Amino acid sequence: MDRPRKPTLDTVAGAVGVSRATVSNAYNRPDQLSAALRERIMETAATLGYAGPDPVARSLATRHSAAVGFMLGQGLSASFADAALSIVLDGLASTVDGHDHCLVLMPGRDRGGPRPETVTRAQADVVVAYSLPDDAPALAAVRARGLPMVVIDQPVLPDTARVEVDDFGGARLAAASLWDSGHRRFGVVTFALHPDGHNGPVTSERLASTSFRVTRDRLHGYLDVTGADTPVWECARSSRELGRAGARALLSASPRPTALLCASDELAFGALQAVRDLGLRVPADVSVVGFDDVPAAEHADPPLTTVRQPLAEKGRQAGELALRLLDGGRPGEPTRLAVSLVSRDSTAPPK
Amino acid sequence: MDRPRKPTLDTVAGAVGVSRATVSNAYNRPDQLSAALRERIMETAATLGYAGPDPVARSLATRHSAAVGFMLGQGLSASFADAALSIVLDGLASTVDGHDHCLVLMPGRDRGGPRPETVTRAQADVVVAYSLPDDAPALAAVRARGLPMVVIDQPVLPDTARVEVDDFGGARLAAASLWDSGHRRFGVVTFALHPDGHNGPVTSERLASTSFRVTRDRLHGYLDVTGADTPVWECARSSRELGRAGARALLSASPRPTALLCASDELAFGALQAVRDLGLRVPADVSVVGFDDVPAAEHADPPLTTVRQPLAEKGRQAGELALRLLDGGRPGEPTRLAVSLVSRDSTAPPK
DNA sequence: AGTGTGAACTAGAGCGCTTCAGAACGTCCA
DNA sequence: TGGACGTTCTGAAGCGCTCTAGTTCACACT
Repeated sequence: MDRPRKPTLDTVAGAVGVSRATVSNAYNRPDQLSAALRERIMETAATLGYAGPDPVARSLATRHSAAVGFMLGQGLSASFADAALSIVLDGLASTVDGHDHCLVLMPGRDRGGPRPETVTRAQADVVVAYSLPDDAPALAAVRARGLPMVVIDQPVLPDTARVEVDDFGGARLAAASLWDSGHRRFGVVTFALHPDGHNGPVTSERLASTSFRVTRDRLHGYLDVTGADTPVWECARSSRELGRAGARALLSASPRPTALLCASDELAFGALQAVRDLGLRVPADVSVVGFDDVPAAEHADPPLTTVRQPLAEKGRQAGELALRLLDGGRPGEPTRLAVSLVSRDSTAPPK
Repeated sequence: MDRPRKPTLDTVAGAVGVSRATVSNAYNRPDQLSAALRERIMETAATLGYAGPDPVARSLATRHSAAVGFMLGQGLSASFADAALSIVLDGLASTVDGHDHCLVLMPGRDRGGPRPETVTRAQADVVVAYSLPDDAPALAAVRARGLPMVVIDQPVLPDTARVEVDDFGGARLAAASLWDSGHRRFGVVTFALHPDGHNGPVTSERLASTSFRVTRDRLHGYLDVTGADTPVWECARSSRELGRAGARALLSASPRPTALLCASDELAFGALQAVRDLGLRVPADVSVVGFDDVPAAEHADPPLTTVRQPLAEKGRQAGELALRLLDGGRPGEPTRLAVSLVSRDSTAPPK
């Protein structure tokens, strides 16, 4: 019943008749020993069933774990349903993976972030945070551990690298273009202001205390143009279904809004659907704009006018920053990426 | 420039005036010391800025890393675009997170799986594999390390736990229902048979050597009913866009198929779109069925007839199995989950 | 023969923690 | 009063590896 103990560096060293250091070198610094010996070591290792230095022990000795942690603001299925997030994550993953780093996922649970215990026990030597509430306990847990951190779209935290996008400016841009083309009655469909699962109209108190920076900025960007009394509908998540419901609610007001400003493309897709549900047409009866410019925006029906942000680039930059921090680099100035308005067929002047 | 060294267990032990073992117990076995002392230790730790035992060192000492690895067959953004995968992953993540385990993601690269080096260096003490090609090098790498493994929807591997679904039976079920209602001309839209990025019609050689088990089973389930000469279109990934293109190609044949059998809901959504693109109607002109029953299937236009498989349950089961293996449990018999046909409005008898 | 040099290899001290076998010190009961 | 027992805490041996500061040796140069 007692399976044979797994071979270690020592086992191999003993079998070959060299010191442990030499075997270690065979794996990590092939230039430190003769090719012949290395060859012999590798062969012996193979016959012994030794698969290379244990990653944990190696991490302990080197004091880094070759892993970057990624903290999400929501559960995995919700996160994965979000194309924008996926693209960012993919950019990040390909950057770090190229450098032999793993990705440790910490999906959100309590209060919109991973459980602090999860963070405390995670083996990662840098963590990147994305779309967490500003006061997520997980953020504190990372600091407590003294791990370097890069945040994406998060408010400035001391001693933290950061990549960001001008959400306020982007939203303003979209709203202004609609305003300039003559629209005066707007509705706004946004994703969560707070991590409490609320769906429904937004009150001004709720608005004032928004705990997600991105939400706050996009919302204020829109409202800055359309006026603070614009009706806003909050969806707990950025999903097509929720957006559809929200848009339907907004469109049932009278007089009906002539334009719907959405905090994400996903919500906008739902809004498109809602307009159809009501037997109206986009953009003839209602204009719709999104935010993100995910790939599907271009193929929506009609193609969606939206604010483009360089999603993959955002992930890549975050990855680079993480890698730099790992090398002992300092956080430095936030990396700021440009946004732009992509006009497609979902917007037009009002009738 | 030399920042103060991070505090360790020893630092705290020294400061409180107790042995290191006691501080360790304070964290791991509170019942082993008096409440008062524990309290004192925790306080001192806090003022010293000690965030708890280092996870890596702990892992080395305990010989397990509290992490489960997850090998993906594709890159992250492709994975994340896949609702079915997301739900599975979410089920898995919540199961293992509840037991204080992290999820280490290994995104696919070469030949449809993670790079073997990634696997070799990953700190995980069990790994679960999902939708890898049957001959992925990553699979071999896991074995070489002697890590326990659970596979989802993968062929039986010796000494490996396994959760599976009756893909063949499910596909057969869907095809048979169409056949029984009178359909005789079919088209099949499938995702990858091989990890080579191919898009286009499927030749019989390609079909014969299919390297993804799931693809093979669903395809054969369909063809078992519709006949081996049914035209099959392969999409490199399970995406709406690719499905749309594939369906369009299939529908341009004459005589036109009266029913489209898709290997996933995502592909089916594209097929729905393609039918519309051609000015035809679902189900009046063309019936469409999907596979998976992702949440969006119910809200598709029209609601999609599809083969339901318990996705979240699949993830949860995989998580349980992984946890069991971690406890030294034996793989045991494969867990088999039931599938069923969900009839909605995208299918009807042919005209 | 003496010295310098570079290549090949090794000894041993950690990395920060867990854990097991005690030691020390009451308490309790016969 | 004394031993059996429980509780609380400690010492020290690892866990499997890396890495610095060597040692050894062959060879070339003076």
